[in-house]
Amino acid sequence: MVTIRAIAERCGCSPATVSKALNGAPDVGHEMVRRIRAAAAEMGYIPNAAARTLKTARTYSFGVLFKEASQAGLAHEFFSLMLNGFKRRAEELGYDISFISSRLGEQELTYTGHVRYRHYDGVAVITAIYEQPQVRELIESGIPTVTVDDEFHGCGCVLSDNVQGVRDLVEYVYGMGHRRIAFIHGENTAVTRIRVASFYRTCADLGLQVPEEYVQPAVFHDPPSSGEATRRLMALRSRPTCILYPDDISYLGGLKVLEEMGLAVPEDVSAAGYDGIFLSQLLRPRLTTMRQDADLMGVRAAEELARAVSEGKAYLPARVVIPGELLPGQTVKRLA
Amino acid sequence: MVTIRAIAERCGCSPATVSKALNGAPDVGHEMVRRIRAAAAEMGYIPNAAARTLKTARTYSFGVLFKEASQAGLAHEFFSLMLNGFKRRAEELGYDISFISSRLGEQELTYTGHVRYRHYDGVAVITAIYEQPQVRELIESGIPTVTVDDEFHGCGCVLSDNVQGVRDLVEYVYGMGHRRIAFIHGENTAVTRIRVASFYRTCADLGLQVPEEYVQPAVFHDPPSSGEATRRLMALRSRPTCILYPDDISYLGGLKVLEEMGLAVPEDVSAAGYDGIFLSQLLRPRLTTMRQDADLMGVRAAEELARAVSEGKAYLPARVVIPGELLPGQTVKRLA
DNA sequence: TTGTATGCGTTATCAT
DNA sequence: ATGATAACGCATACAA
Repeated sequence: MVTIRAIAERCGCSPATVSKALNGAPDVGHEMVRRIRAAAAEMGYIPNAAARTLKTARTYSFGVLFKEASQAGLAHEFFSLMLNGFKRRAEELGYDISFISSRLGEQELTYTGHVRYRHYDGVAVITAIYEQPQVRELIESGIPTVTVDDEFHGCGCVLSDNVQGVRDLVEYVYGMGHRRIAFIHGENTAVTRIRVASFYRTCADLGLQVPEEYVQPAVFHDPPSSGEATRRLMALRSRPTCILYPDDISYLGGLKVLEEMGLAVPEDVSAAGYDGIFLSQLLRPRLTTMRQDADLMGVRAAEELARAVSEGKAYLPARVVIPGELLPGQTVKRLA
Repeated sequence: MVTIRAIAERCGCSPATVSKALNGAPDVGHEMVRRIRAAAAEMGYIPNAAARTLKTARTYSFGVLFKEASQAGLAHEFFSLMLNGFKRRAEELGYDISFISSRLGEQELTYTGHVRYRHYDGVAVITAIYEQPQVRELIESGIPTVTVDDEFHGCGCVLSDNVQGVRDLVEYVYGMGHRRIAFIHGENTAVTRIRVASFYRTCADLGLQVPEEYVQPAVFHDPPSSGEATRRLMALRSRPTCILYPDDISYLGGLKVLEEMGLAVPEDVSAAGYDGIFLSQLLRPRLTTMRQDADLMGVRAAEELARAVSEGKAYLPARVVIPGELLPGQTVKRLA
């Protein structure tokens, strides 16, 4: 292994000078710098990250916390795209990215422990159960952290504009003539709370009375549970004319149930999704949905995290809101 | 920061003893071990990975090389699932995983350089352009490496059984009465070469004459290019009755073109995909396709890589072949 | 402008 | 069974 000491010997100078020259310190002679750089290149010198980290307490790498529950995680298009954007931008900014696991060799370890062990400069919580104590511990640990789709005191965060997203959807559906609009929401997370609130608020603004049974719980990304919610809605004496689903995948669960009941979308019931994943635009009828810019969310998360790291104590957490885009498809029928 | 030295002082012993006790060395007294462990837990001791790596030249982390071309990468369900399996199994085996990028801070760096810099114990090439010199350099670097869907001397590899996969598909289509079977393939990779060979071989075994124009080039995961290939096929005087696509996403490109021509699947033309992604089973008609077990491929890659690392010089590279599963859908019509 | 010395936290060797 | 010591490779404060 080629070390700075080897280069120093070759160049007849000290390791300190080599270190400085290679790191662009101002106090090294031009000629010396040239010689050292040349030698380093020729000898195939590669710095040792571990030694550097030991000395500087920096790794130039970000840890990423991904939800581990269910098979979601990486198989979830929305989060995969976000991770992709995060990774790309982080690398541009000079950071590598690693996943945060909850073990160290044989032993269990908290997320915070893991981050300290690996000395990540910053952490992105891309998707996790924020209620989990471990996750809260991490967020409150003082390690630079950016969260996505949830907000914590002292942490930067990137949020999809769920308020406006739901409002746009509801107003669109209303504009198509619907007055009996049902809302199926995911499990109790910040996103869900915001969306539900925005749903009620928008309906109120439009002068719509929302029957309690029109707001049904389900589980994100889980077609069966949205199927069940759909069944409950269609069992009401006053059926909704349009159902809003928590995400595009969940719509599929609803669709299945509706088909089983002999109902067609949008002829008999209208529907809309959320996310705007690739699939949504391939379905026939094409799904009406709210596209979230997952890639951009990832990009902004990386930028925010880099800023948190570089500004250190002086970092003022930002709240980055990414707007969505309504994709009008063919699943919302225009009512007379 | 709690160090081993702090624990030593607290316990009235030397750092060396603490290190041994914490690492389960046999030559420490039971009582001492107990005391040290208790103190470490109480003080919230977390080892320092950098120091450990500097000393031992091991990181207990794997680098993952992901194709960067196009927007594919993480957004590609097949590879996302594979990465997911790889990650899960690697963590079980005590390894963290990081992405390999091609830069070090401001500077460009080869993949190999990056791996040496970070000292990853092993590398998984999940998807890459294997022809790229940088990738070859990495593979030939002597660093424990496992490749997926391509095979290199001295490297462990995990392969989807493309030979049998294509054979099963062709035989299934043949069994449905088709004799004019066309094959659209991806760009020139190991997978493509194997699939094309298997296609020709299987047809020969079935006594089918394959017109040269029935084998058309396209690009993996790129609907437009498969659309073009489809157009070329349908322009032939002797049209195929069934078209095999390089992957499920590519089928969509073909489908679009066929629809534009006023042709229906499978009434007018039959078709099949490859991969068996989630989407394929939601399409109507449901896509006939060959499911690849991406998760298992990832799992086996992690196991193989862990073995390569632990066996070191004595490692005999294995060639792990993962069978696929034919998913008969509704896109291949039974011919009289 | 260059060099010397020191220490980051850990493990490993060797002595006790 | 325990400890003293050195070394891993690098960056930096300070001396020259």
